[in-house]
Amino acid sequence: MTKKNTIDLEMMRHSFSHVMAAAVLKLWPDVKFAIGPAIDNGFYYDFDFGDKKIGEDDLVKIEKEMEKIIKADLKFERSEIKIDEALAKEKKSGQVYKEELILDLVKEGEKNVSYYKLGDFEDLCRGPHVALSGELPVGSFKLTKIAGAYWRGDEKNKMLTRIYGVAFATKKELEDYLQMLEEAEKRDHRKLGKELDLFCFSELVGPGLPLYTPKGMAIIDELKKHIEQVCRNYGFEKVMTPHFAKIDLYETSGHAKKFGDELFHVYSDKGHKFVMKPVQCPHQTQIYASKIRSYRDLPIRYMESERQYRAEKSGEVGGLSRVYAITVEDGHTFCRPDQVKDEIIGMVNIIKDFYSALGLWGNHWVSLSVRDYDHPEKYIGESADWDLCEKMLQEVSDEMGLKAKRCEGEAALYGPKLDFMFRDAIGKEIQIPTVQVDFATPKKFNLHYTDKDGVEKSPVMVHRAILGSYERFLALLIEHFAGAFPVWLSPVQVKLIAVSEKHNDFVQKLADEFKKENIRVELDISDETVGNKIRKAVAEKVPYMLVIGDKEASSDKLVVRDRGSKDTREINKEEFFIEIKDKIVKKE
RNA sequence: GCCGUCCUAGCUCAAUGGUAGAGCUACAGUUUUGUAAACUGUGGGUUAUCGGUUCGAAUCCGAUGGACGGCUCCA
Repeated sequence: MTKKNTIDLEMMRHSFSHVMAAAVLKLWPDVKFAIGPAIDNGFYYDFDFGDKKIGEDDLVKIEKEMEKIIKADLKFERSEIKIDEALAKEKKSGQVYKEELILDLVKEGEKNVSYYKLGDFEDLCRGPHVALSGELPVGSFKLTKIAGAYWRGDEKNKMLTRIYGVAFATKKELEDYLQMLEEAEKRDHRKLGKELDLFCFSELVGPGLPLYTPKGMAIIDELKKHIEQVCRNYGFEKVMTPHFAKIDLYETSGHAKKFGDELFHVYSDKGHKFVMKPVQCPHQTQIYASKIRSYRDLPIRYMESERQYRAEKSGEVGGLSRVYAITVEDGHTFCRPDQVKDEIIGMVNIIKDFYSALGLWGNHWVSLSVRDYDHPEKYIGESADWDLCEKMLQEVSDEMGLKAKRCEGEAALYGPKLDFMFRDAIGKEIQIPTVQVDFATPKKFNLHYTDKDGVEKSPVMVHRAILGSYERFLALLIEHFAGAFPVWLSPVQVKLIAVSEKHNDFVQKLADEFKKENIRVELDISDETVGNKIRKAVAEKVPYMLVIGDKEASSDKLVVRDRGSKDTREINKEEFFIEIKDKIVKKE
């Protein structure tokens, strides 16, 4: 798409939002208007309907009204007036949100503001808009949902009613988009998680607390083994820390303030105030602090995959992506300042190794997230350290060709970071891996090492997350692979299907042979037809399906049906073991 | 938390104010099967929960719980 088309599309979407506002005005003359911009794939407008309740049935009514306005081919008339006139005008008509917007513009030093008039609807708007409403393609937009949205995104403000729509240049593009949504729905990890029996929820256990089935755990275990192996190659060692701690720990680290009421409190009669850990890092500092460290000991690299707990707002839990307890794969290096750069490079290489195995490396981009320079109080640590960290991350980015883009205000509590973004199979953006440099935490915990010159110095902490949380990562993998996991991750790698009851014993024995080779095998010896069992195995997305009958019992040959294929192939048993094990090793 | 939508058997769904039903699953029997659904039968429900309206409620109303989408996009 050319740049011009993008602008046109945005303008068109913006114009749609005005047409919607005009339609809403016609249906509810007392409505108050807030803002109505173009967004990805469409537009929205925030309204204040007062006491009136708007439901999804009303969307159809509004759509019809919009079509009328488009067909009437009304002119978008632009006018410019003095800002104080505008203010008086909005005050008079009781449009309080517009009034507030104008007051802001006054502060910014604007002298004039522009209005766009469409029929009876006149709206404060920078524009631009299409010239005539008839230019908007009827049938290429659709109002999709009603949502509450706080005025200016602040929950202290009044909640407005936001109506979302999607809009495209042509009807075909709209249909394609809706179809894409359907495809995404088919891949939804909640749906597939249930269908493939990977995890479940229980009302009795509670929301945001997933329960993993043996199949779900098989995937998580494989991921864990893999990530730990990759990290071990770069010198990481496993540690384990408890699930809760005295709140003092997080008061020292600064996390108590940061998480506030998102902390889960633990009842205790021992006089201590305990909270469930919201992060791992402070615990690991205490392992470092448990003995005297020499400059020769550094770098020290710890990793653990443990639960951490955050009391998310109740409206924000859902599926596996937002849960109360997440299993975080977390790691930290404690090193000397002269080792930081090599550590960063090592961690970037871990990320590269891990995501290459999943076929995602190459389809990635990186941002260098730095602090919000206007609000240094949001962070811990000294300014000079921040500058140094930034410089190092920038150097690594340059030397490794990461082309990291600077993002102001996105830094962590304790330091700047490199964030890695990927695009999954259906184009959804995912951001998980991160490398963060931290001078502040070791100082807060008074960590030391004795340097060559005999002087005690603060180590630097480098944080890294590779797959983030297992929960979120599993959700992502389910959607990325649409449930058809590569062999190494498949909960069931081979399905053995008995032709008839008389083959059951042989199938059992064969299954044991697969198990001895560390291949995850499941057998189907139910009293069903072969066709029925194949159908079920296909639905389970098992990579290899083997029908076992007389032929197999009397030779070492196996007949394999590969996932995604309707054909079968013949292969020697030993060769088949080698083939599967080879795929597992190569992470295919 | 707030706004909107939703909750019927283990799963997918029907029944729109008048006797809660189907398919799959589970179980039992028959069948002994060679690559996408064998046949017959049996289970299975306080229609999420609690309360209200009504002669009568899965259906209408209210509360509670749970699920889903949204609450970042600045005239």
